[in-house]
Amino acid sequence: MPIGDDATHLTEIEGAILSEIAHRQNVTAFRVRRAFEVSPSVEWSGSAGAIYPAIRRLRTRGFLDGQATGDRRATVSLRLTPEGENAMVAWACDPDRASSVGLDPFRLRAGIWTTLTGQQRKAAMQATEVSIRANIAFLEGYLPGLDPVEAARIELSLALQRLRLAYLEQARSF
Amino acid sequence: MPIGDDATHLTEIEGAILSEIAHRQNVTAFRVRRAFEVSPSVEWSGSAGAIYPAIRRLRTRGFLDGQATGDRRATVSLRLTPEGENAMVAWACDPDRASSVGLDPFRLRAGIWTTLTGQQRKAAMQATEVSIRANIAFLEGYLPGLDPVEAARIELSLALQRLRLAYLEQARSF
DNA sequence: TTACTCATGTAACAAGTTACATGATTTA
DNA sequence: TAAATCATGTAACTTGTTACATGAGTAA
Repeated sequence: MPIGDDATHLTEIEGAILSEIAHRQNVTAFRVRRAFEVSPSVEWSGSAGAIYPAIRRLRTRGFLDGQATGDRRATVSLRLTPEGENAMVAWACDPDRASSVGLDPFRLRAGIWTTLTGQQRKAAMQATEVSIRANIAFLEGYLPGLDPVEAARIELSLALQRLRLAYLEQARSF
Repeated sequence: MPIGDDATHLTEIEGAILSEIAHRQNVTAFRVRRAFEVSPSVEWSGSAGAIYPAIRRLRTRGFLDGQATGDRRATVSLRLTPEGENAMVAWACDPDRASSVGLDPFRLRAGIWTTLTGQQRKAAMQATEVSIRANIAFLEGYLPGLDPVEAARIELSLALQRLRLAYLEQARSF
């Protein structure tokens, strides 16, 4: 899986964690979890079992620096080191990864729909359309007031959902 | 992770495996691997360590039926059982999963690009654009003569890449 | 004082990756 | 006959998931 098999290679979730910490203040592991949990554009669950080990890896590699805030619940405020900054930029600017088509549940299924009976296909496409429209309405309500990072992602999610609607409309005519 | 926590729940790769077997003849585990390896629209590596265990799970659950072809290399030809057919259709027609935005490396990074310096952002976007154009050319060349399942996926991949180009063009003007 | 939220973390499990092992069949 | 391809599979490793445990701070 490592593309550039070097010392700065980051997984997708590690890159996302670094960038989440980079563009905020007083970030704790817990806040990274919350951000992933509530984000409608990022598909990780924000599970503790993913975040805490990933942050431990990033600290071990010297990409993150943690400072105790002094309260009695052992809160650790995280910051990127210069090396972490470099690793994040390298990860974010890797054109091979940025241009890959990713994992798309709709795309995967759209192929399969062509093999179903007319009735099954029609039902699947109609139900999916309803669900997409609901998601669009949700995303549009979620958009106002967001920081630029999440706003860009939501804009792209909206564009993707509209693209899917156009595909469904076009496919309906066959 | 199981959404409908019932006995027919399939992971994404299990659904993709079932559908790959469903719409072809004389499919072996090896051919499923090859199909995943060469597909530019499906992001699994087609590793043996993923495919063989998944097929074993599907056979154990009664969704797949294997028939020895009789040659001396233990080739097993796979087919869906009626239960497997049902599970696949339920999986393919689940509107919640079909409408989810998936994992998109471009979307994840586009948010982060807004936090970079103008120079870094410009370089990242230009390099990504070059890479996307190359991928579009490849997909266009790959398209002719494909079966409808893969053709639909490639069409959607192309549409996604063009959407990204439009986003890059629009973002360039800021 | 009870409940909710903030905060860190582990344990058991699921599932994917690379790399390797083995052997049959086909093609150059 | 040598190399490539077809075919099945395991082993070690990585990483993500759910569920749980623990405790501090805050608001009803």
